[in-house]
Amino acid sequence: MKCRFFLLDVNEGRWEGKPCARFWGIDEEGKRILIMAGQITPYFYFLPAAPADRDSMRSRLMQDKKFGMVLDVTVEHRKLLGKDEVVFKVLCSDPALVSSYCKAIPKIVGGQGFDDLRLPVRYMTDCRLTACGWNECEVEPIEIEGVRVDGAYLATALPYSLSHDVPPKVRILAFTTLAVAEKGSAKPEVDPVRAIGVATDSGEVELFRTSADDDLTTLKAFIDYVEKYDPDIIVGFESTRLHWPYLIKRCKQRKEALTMGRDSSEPHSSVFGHVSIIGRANLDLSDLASGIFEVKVKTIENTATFFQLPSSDKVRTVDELNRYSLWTKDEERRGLLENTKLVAKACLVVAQAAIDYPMQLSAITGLPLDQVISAAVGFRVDSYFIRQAHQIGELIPTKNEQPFFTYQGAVVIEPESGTHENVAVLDFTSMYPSLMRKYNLSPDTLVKGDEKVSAGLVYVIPQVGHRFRKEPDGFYRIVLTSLIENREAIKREMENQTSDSTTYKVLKERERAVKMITNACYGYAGWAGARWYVREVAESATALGRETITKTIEKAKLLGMNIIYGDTDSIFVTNDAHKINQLIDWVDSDLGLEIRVERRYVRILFTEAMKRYAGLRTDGGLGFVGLEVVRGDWSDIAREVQEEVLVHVLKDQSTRMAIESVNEMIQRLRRGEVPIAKLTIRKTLTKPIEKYAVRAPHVEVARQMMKEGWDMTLGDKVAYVVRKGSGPLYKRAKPPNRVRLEEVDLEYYVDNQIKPAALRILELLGVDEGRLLA
DNA sequence: AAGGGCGCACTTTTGA
DNA sequence: TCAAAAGTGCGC
Repeated sequence: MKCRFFLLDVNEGRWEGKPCARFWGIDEEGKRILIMAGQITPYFYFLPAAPADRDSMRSRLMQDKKFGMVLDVTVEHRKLLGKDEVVFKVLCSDPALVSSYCKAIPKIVGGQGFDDLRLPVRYMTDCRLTACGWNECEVEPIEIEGVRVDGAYLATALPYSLSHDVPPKVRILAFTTLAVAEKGSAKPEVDPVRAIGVATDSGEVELFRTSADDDLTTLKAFIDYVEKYDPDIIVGFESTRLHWPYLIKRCKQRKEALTMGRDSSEPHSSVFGHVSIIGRANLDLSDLASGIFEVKVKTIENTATFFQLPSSDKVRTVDELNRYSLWTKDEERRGLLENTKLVAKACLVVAQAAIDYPMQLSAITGLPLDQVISAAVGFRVDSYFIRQAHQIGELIPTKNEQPFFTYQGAVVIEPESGTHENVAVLDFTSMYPSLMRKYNLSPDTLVKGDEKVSAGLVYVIPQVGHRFRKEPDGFYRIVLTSLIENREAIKREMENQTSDSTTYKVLKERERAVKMITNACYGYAGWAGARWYVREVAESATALGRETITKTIEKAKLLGMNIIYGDTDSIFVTNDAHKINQLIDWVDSDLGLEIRVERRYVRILFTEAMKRYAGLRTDGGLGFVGLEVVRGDWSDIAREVQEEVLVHVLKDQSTRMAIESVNEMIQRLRRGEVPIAKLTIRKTLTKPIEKYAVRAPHVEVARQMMKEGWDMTLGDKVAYVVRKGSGPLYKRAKPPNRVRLEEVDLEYYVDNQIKPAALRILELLGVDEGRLLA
């Protein structure tokens, strides 16, 4: 029989002693299914340094005791950077050894290993299966013990992909835990889980509470609930770092099996550091939030607010430092418990609002949903490249430690500071991808060293002098072309849909996903961790970019245009439709690229610095770029003052009102009317605390807190306020909730937060510090 | 463990 | 007192 299934998760397993892939999914009838596939024997490729014959290689490898798991060696034709090669396919009985053999054999025999893929990835690649998409397989039903699905099958042939199409209805469960300690962070070794909040997309919201410090029943209730609801997707906020580890340790303590998986297994940490639950997609929504730059402080309430979700105004992330004092008061304890439910609810609605995009990203890259969310951009591109390479018969390079070089980037044009009216912004569309495609920038077309190739056959890149063959199409060109054509096809498909249909929504997110991968290809080429790392490609892309924008500016000046500013692939000019059209035509005809009017400003204000400006758009909205108002490491009071100044300057065109608003804020601050929350400054710990060379305020605060038993780790945002006193800031910085307003050094906020932020703008209008309150 | 790139502004600490 | 270094977070 044939089984058509939506692929949710894939991992490794064994069937009758043989390694196999396990595909977890949902069939057309909505049944949750498992398919065991044992068709592919784990393998990798090996290209010997010198040509060798198969029989001698086969006997050599199979007789070597170190390689006891080698089953067979066969010969195949593959390509290495476009060049045909005869390679050995080394088949292994144990999938766990593919990676180590792939490295070890070339070391001993001489040569190079390729395609060190894990078995699930091997299947996804060889069969071109679509994660979060529909696939099909010839199967027969089987019985497997301990597996919680509606149907288990054995594949009798290789599975294959059908289409992306619209996902089926999935079951989502959101959860959060609450733990409290009298002193410091809650410790799973001693502090029980006080409550677990759960919300599901069927509308249920539950709170499992612990009484008398005995959380065993709470844990059991949660485990039961998950088993009964049988979610396809489990979400939480900071679940990877906080909630799962806590539950895992509590269960260990209480000797209770945290059987979350569809094979009754417990959560385990997997690639990209995420927590994996077999047969389901376990997602940490903070991974999603980390990709949304508008969300400055990554909390569930801020993320929910970003998605404009109703529950966002009630839910809050309770700071660990406050938790105990809330817990010990009856009234506030109720609030804390209520909030635990609200957090779960908010996680659920955020997941529902946001899930389409990661699903499509998963479908495009081939990474399972849980992995694609936690994987950094480079790994998403890596996955896409692997699939493309395999399709065209290319060998897949192994990841190895690469020496890494920096190179020159883009140009930024010094702005004409001050106010400008009626300004248009011209942007090149996908500048780097376009240039990479146009000049065939790729490792396989790169002419190495001083190899002689006649001038007509190569593109010579300005400034850096790298040469790339015009033909044949390089790997990067093939990949970029596939991405760009894919995107165009999606856009065409969208035209056939009404904009409120489910299909349209899915296509829109798919288009976003393709765009994201397209734009990441340049950065990927320059990333030392990439399988296809080629510094020359990235270096050439930026060199061509510099040439492109420079030439365009020269042409614009010839046309009599006034260049106000430019950065990388954009130029800001006076809005003169005729001249702009002339320039657009010239870019098309002479550079073979596309430039478009991306935005228009009624009024725009440039500081003397690059990358910092603000403007009133023709659509009535204000845009802030690079200024304090968009930076997460300034206090709210500084950001608010600057925003007010900008509103007065850009909208009301009143410098007087701007000055007054600043002075008013200074007075309010001095009168003690500004709450500490607005004086809080947050900075991220960007490295392990012991590696800091300097006593920065946030680092010192983190150190103090760690000493008192609070968990502080790399990536945490540390909040502090500055207290009165003398000496360096780092001695006066304290966590906000340890400080009373009377202790706060208000003058620090006047002199080092409000005034700099306000004067950054006001000074451009000829206002000096003397006009502000002393 | 840490998981595209480089260019730039700006604050605070450091060290002479 | 001053310049350099460290550190953060932005723009594209």
